Order: sequence, then C-alpha cells, then structure tokens
Amino acid sequence: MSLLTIGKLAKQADVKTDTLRYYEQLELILPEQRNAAGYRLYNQSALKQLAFIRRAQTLGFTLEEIKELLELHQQPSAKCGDIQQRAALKIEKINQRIADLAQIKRGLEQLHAQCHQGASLEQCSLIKYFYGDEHDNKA
Amino acid sequence: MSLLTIGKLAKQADVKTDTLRYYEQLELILPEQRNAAGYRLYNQSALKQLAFIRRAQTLGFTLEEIKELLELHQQPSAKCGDIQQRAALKIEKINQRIADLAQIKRGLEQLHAQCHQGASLEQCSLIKYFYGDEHDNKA
DNA sequence: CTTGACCTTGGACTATACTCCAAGGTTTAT
DNA sequence: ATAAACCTTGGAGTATAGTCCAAGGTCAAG
Repeated sequence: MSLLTIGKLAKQADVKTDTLRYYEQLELILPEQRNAAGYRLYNQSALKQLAFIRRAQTLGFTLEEIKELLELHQQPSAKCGDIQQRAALKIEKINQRIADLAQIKRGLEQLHAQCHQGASLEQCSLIKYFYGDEHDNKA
Repeated sequence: MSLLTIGKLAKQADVKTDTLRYYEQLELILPEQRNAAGYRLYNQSALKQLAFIRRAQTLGFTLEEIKELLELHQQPSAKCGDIQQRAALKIEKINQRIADLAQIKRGLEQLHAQCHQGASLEQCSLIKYFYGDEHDNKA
C-alpha cells in the first residue's frame, strides 16, 4: 500500500506542504507514520480528507468545526450515542445555514428578475430585505 | 428623522463601536453625516445593513463579498445590466454552497440514522463520503 | 560520493475581522 | 462649570488560516 511523502501528497491534493504541517499541528490530518529520518508518511485516505476539508471550508466551517466533523467517525463505536448527538447538532446548524442562504438567494433572484423587467431599484426586493417592512415611509 | 451616534447604533445593533469604525474603513457602512465636532451620525437603515452583514457572515461570505452584495443595490439604475450580471453570479455561488451543504448534510443524516440502527462505523456513509468508491478494499 | 531535490523544525509574516488602548476633544446632566 | 459619559484618531494586539524562510539533515541518481 503506497504511502506518500508530504511533497507528493501536497502535489496531488494541490495544497502547500506548509498547510499539511499546519493541519498536523491542529491534529486535523496526522501522517500514518514517520520514517527513520522523521519524514511524514501519509496514506491515500489523507487525499479524501483534504477534499472534505476544502469542501467544508467553502461552506464557512472553521478548521475547529471540521476537526469535530472528522472526529465524528474516528470515535470508538462504543460512543455511538455521542456521535449521534453531535451529528444531530451539525445537521441542525447546516439546516439553518441552508435556510439563510436560501433567503439571500431569493432576494437576489427577485433583484435579478426585477432588473430584467426594468423595474426601478426602489422596488428592489433586496432593498426590502435590508430595510424591512417599514419601508413604506418614503425617504 | 432620528440620527444615531456611533454608541447608540452599536448598542442597538449589538456590535462594538470599534467594529463600526472598522466597517467604515472598509467602506461597508458609512455614516450619513458628521456633526461639527466630527461625531459620526448614522441613519436607521444602518441597523438593517448590520443585520444583513451578520447573516451573510454566518454563511461564509467575506466582508469584501458582502460589500459587493450591498453595492449591488447602491448602483445608479443606469447600470442595471451590471447589477443583473453580478446578481446572477452570486446566485450561482449560493446554489453551489447550498448543494455542498446538502451533500454534507446527507452524509451526516445517514451517519445519524445508521448509528441509530446500531450499524458498525465501517458501514457509515460519512466514511464512504471521505474514502470514496474505492472503499471496497478492506484495510 | 556528491549534488540536487526533498525533508525537518522553528520562527516570522500575511490577510481577514475584529478588539483594545491611549491621549485627547465634546456633550450633557446636575 | 465641572465630571461623567461619549466621541475622535492612531496604533497595537488577538484569532484563524495559512505562507514563507532559514539552517540544516536525508535520499536518490549519476
């Protein structure tokens, strides 16, 4: 089974070696082993974890939160209840994020549609989104 | 029409005055005017903008991106085409974010459900999500 | 067996987004 | 009119997430 040195992993995952060492500091991704000289040796799964990290980051998860997500499946199965609870919490958070995104998206879509129709910016739904219901008062 | 000093706006919006001065540096939220002594005076809409900023931040938007979103509706209506285009780009980005979140959510939900059924962690869908299709090889 | 590519650690540096502090001017309430 | 509360600017400090560099050890190819 092929182990990767830090440089090879970095190249394949398109990250800097410094980033991998930084992730090790945070205990996000640990090398499978070290060779006699102290070189880090990673297994293939590190690639998948890095892909996951990148995806989660674009969603606004911090590395600390991502660490928690990764740890969810590294717990001994004895603590399945724990995992369940933490998963439920994360799901709730994600639902909230999705709902918030959907709201902003709706505002943008209405803005887009109204611009298309040549509507004035005063009628813009994004403005309503900012200024709320009491936007009746003409300023 | 009631103008707010920085302290009053900060209190009502539950942010620090320092944060408001920082946002001014970034040209995110500008005070309506200054009084003779140089005190910042904000109008009520600043409150709505701050609420928007907070919401957008929790979704992983940077202040730079939020500035762009805010500027979308501050453009002169002459540039409606621009606004349309930028709105379309933002909508696309948001759709991608939602899709990514939904994927992670599905993984977590399956993990949650399988834990509930007492399934072993090896069968966990989150692990499959990390390790991909070539997880057939028993390690 | 040496040269170049690669690895090590430790520390400094960057950007983003605040947050705090100091020194001093302003406003307001008594 | 004076003290408390508030405002100003500028600069330093914090946390997160890297990124870069220096000094030196290691590996692999010719």
